[in-house]
Amino acid sequence: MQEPTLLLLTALADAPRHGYALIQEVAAISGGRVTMRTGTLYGALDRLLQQGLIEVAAEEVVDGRARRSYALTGAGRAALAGEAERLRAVATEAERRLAVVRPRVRGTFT
Amino acid sequence: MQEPTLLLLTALADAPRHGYALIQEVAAISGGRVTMRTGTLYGALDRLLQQGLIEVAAEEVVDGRARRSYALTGAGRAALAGEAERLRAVATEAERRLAVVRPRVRGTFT
DNA sequence: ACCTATATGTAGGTTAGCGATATATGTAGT
DNA sequence: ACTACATATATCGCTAACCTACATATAGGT
Repeated sequence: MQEPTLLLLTALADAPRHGYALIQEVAAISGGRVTMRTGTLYGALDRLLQQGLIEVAAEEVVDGRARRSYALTGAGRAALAGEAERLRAVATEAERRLAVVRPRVRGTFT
Repeated sequence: MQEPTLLLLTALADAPRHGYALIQEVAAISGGRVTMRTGTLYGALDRLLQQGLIEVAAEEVVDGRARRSYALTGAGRAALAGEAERLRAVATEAERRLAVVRPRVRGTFT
C-alpha cells in the first residue's frame, strides 16, 4: 500500500466522505504536501471497493450534482490499523538505527 | 517511496551492507513479513544510487566472491529521517481517526 | 553427485500513481 | 451576459516500482 492510498483510508477513518471531499481531506492530513489527482483518486477508489476495504455509503444528488459517499468497511478499518502499526514500527526502527553511532568502514574508534 | 525501499534504507541506517545481507536484514526488520527479491533489490539499489541516497562503500572479494557494500549518504540519511517522521505522523493521524466515535450516516446518537 | 547457502544480476509482466483531458452544474464577480 | 472559479465525477495514456522467474557462479556439507 502506497502513501496516497494510506491517506485515502485515513481520510475515511472518522467519517464517510465523497470523492471531492477526499481530495481536500488528504491535502489537509498531509499538510498540503499531497495533492491527490482525480486519476489517482477514482482509480484507487475502484481498487479499494474491489478489495472490500471501502464501500459506497450513499448516493445522493446535492444541488443538482451527483455525490457518492464512501465509507471504510470492517476490513478497511482493520487494514488501516494494521498498516499504521506496521509503519510506526518501521519508522521507529529507522530512527533507532539512524541514532546508532556507526562503526567506521575500516573499524576501530576515531 | 514504497515499503521495500523504506526497509532498504532502514537496513543501511546503522552500517554499510552488501546486497545479499540486505535481503536478510530486510526480512529481520519486517519480522519475516517482507522477502525481498533480487529483482527488487538491485533495481532499487540502482535507483537509490542514481538519486544519491546511497553510495558504494566498498568493493571487495571475499572467499572468491565479489561483494559490493552500500552505505547511506547524507542525503539518504536525511531522506530516511524525513520519511520516518512523515509516516509516523500519518500513522498517528490514522489511529486518532479510527478511535473517533463515528456519527451514523443518518445522524444522532445510538 | 547433489543440495543449500552465499552472491550478483537480467528479462518480462503487472499495477499503482500521475498528468492531462473531458463533462457538467452552481456561484460570484465584472 | 460573460467569465472564472469551485464543486463533482470520470477516462486515457504514460511511467516507475515492484514482482516473478530465470541466469550465473563459488563454497561447503551430505
